[in-house]
Amino acid sequence: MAFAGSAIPMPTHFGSLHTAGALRHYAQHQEIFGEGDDADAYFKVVSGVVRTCRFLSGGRRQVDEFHLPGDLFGFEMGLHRRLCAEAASAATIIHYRHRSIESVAANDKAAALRLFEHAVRSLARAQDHAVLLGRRTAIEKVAAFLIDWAAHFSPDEDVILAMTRQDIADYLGLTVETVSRTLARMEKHAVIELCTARWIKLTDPVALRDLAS
Amino acid sequence: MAFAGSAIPMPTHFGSLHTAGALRHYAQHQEIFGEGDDADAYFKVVSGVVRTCRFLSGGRRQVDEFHLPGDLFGFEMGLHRRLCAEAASAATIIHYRHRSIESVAANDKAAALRLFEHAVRSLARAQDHAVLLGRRTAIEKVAAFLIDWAAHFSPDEDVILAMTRQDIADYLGLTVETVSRTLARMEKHAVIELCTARWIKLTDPVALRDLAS
DNA sequence: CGTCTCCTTGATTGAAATCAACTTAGGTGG
DNA sequence: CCACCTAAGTTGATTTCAATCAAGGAGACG
Repeated sequence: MAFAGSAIPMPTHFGSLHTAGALRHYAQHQEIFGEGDDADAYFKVVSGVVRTCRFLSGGRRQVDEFHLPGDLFGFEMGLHRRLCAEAASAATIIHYRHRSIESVAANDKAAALRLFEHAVRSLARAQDHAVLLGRRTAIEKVAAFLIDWAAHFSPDEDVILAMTRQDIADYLGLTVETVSRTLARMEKHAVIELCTARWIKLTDPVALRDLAS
Repeated sequence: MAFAGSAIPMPTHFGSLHTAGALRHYAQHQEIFGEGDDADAYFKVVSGVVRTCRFLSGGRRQVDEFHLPGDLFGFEMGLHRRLCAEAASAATIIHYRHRSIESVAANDKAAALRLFEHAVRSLARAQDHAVLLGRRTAIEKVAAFLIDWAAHFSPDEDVILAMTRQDIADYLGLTVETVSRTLARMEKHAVIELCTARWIKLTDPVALRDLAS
């Protein structure tokens, strides 16, 4: 909670109405905030991966999004959290406490515009996600996910998955088994190579893109 | 296209940077704008229902949202449309031309805040939609849709569907047949009554809510 | 009255879920 | 360092829910 003597993380993005950030570390699977919690902070991923998600009856889970180092998350228009956030891997996160998003937007024009852009980008992603979930087959979903994730790596680099098969499944509206089988099928067709479970070579990116339809 | 001599529709919502609205009528299934079109206007539904949606290979379609009288739609952050819009029923719509959303937001504080709120509400809806599509069964989807739609009617009133089974199916990520069968199943269990295909009585709203899980 | 489009219902198929072992890979502590 | 333990991942057999294929029925409209 207290500021470290060394680097004090200041948010460069929304330059108003918050205290300096507090750095915290989370173990894998640890909850950052839960559905219904008070929304009095936003967050920035420093290292690791965070998932935001929702739970349904019967232990069903829908992962909304994965947040990577540099990403901001946890904005909420209302007073309460509509999603929960958990560390998908061990993660370091900066907490920026604030009053309300409205007050930030009202007082700082530049911050308001950034917030708006953030909301619009999130909306676009959520709509794309809905198409994926509603109208695509298992192989199209997995291919689309791999392409998306691979975008975080340079084209020649291999792809390292930072999340479990369960996380991928819950993001794509599938089961772990189906994700596993689909990846195996892609490997058999020489589209990818599974060096280890988390280390993937995109042997044939063009074919992969075709699979995503 | 030209202004009628009588009532000129002025937008009360985003009070800047557009000409007065032009009223237009659309036949059922008529396109209002298509994916990739220039985004130089936003719209308000006066009567009828509009669907915004996206198309995939193989004729697959995902309906993003239904827009009812009073609803605004067609905001776009970028220069181009990411979704298309079509009249789900015969519809009357006001067109408000504008330069860019950014210019609106930059010049008018109140309009910017409204736009932001609109984006955030849309985001919340899109995220809820993703959960529905990813992790719910056919009966849960249909029940959730009916509850949502019924909210536009007073509790004692019967529900009139303004869209086809195909529209509902494409909104829920199902087929027409599954929607039809699921409604039939609900009727057999005395949860709803299908007076006609489009006229539904919610016989047991509590049971319906349970079905939506 | 005939011809659309929309909707329903039945039969069958099929893709993904479920159930069930089994394997692999990390991580920890002796 | 290695042996054990657990979480994560794979693979196979089977089931199930929804899709597909197919045929009719019900309205709306010229």
